[in-house]
Amino acid sequence: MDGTTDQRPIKKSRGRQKIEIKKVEKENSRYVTFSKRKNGIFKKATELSTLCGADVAVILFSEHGKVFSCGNPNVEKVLDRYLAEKEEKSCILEIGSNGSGVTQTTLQERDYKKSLSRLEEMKRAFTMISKNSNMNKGEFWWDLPIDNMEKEELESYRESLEELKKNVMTRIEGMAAHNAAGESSIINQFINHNGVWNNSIVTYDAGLNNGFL
Amino acid sequence: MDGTTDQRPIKKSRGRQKIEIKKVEKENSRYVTFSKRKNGIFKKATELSTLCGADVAVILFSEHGKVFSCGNPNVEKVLDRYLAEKEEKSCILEIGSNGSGVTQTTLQERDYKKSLSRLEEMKRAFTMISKNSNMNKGEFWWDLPIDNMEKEELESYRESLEELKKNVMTRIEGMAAHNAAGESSIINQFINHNGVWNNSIVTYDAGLNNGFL
DNA sequence: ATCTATTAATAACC
DNA sequence: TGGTTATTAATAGAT
Repeated sequence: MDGTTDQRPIKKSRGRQKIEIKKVEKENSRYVTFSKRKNGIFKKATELSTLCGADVAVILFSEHGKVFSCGNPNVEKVLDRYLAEKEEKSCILEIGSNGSGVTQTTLQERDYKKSLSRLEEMKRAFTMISKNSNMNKGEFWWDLPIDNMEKEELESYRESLEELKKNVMTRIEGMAAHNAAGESSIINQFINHNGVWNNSIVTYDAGLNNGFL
Repeated sequence: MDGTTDQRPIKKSRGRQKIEIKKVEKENSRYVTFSKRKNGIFKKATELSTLCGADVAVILFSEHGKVFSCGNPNVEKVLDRYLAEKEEKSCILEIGSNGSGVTQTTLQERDYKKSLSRLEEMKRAFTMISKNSNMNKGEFWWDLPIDNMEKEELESYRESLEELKKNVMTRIEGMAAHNAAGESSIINQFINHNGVWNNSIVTYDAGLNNGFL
């Protein structure tokens, strides 16, 4: 009962707290979380590889687009292997789908996909550019200086622009007052418009990893 | 002291035991470990993605070559993005090889330049898309259907185009007849104009994740 | 697949 | 960033 000798139950920290799995609101905490968990995952991946003789690759893009990766034997190898499997599979599927035979489409398809993904990059780039060049909202990349373009290029560029503007105008005029919802980005529209194809290997969300490993 | 009511300190299991991180000897345990840890990693990856708004991809090959993957938004997208970055990097390195000195730039500048270089990807993408959607030669992406664009978007789009066209026109008029040699791509002009920067892909084993995420 | 007893990872603080 | 601590989360071993 000695008031002076305080048995301090004062905790230095609340320790780990249970959190909800949703986007961390505080920007700073989010960065910290990303950094720490990134390391956690990389460690886990490496361990899994050693423990089980598995090949692994982990690729992470921070919200700002910075890329981090980790792999065993290394990312490239695993990726190539994955890509090879995928191609092989779609090849087989295609042969199976219509009995006509030759599979020539796979390569094209891949290039096409690649293009689409580049569009995504582009979108990000545009956003980034708008942010970092002192452009006002509503202005876009096509407002960027064109000083070094060659004359011919400029010409065909202009023509294309003109054509596009015409299209846009027509479209606006003919457009009913109802604005459908949905994605709003130009690029997204294109992508959505062109649909998706499915090329499943085994995926996590599929949830069914039955059978042999 | 009733012998029948045994206060059993008998443990049902030894619980989790500390293990050494080396290949699990017993084949069966190895499979179990793989399976459990695979799920663990996928869960972690998904969580990281949600918590931090990061894009993730995890690819695993079991020792028997069975592939498992998990990604957000999905493996393909992340992979393509990764590949695009890689390609971009090697491209930059090439350009940079004849550079004379150190490129000391601010982070913002770097991001900006990075964005600009992505424009090159864009052009390739557009070309590719034109090929794959049934467009005629000489038509460009800006001739693409704009059916699903929202009205407001179309409006600001049109305005931007108009503005750009004006720029282009002015430029053409003021342009001397001499066409300097050099790269011809619109995008390349930008890039050459803006020089080089260094865009390293950060890797786990590299160990140095300094700087921004 | 399930069930603990443990270890490992990590959220909150510094 | 890097550390510390109190907790929660993951999981080794056994059923």
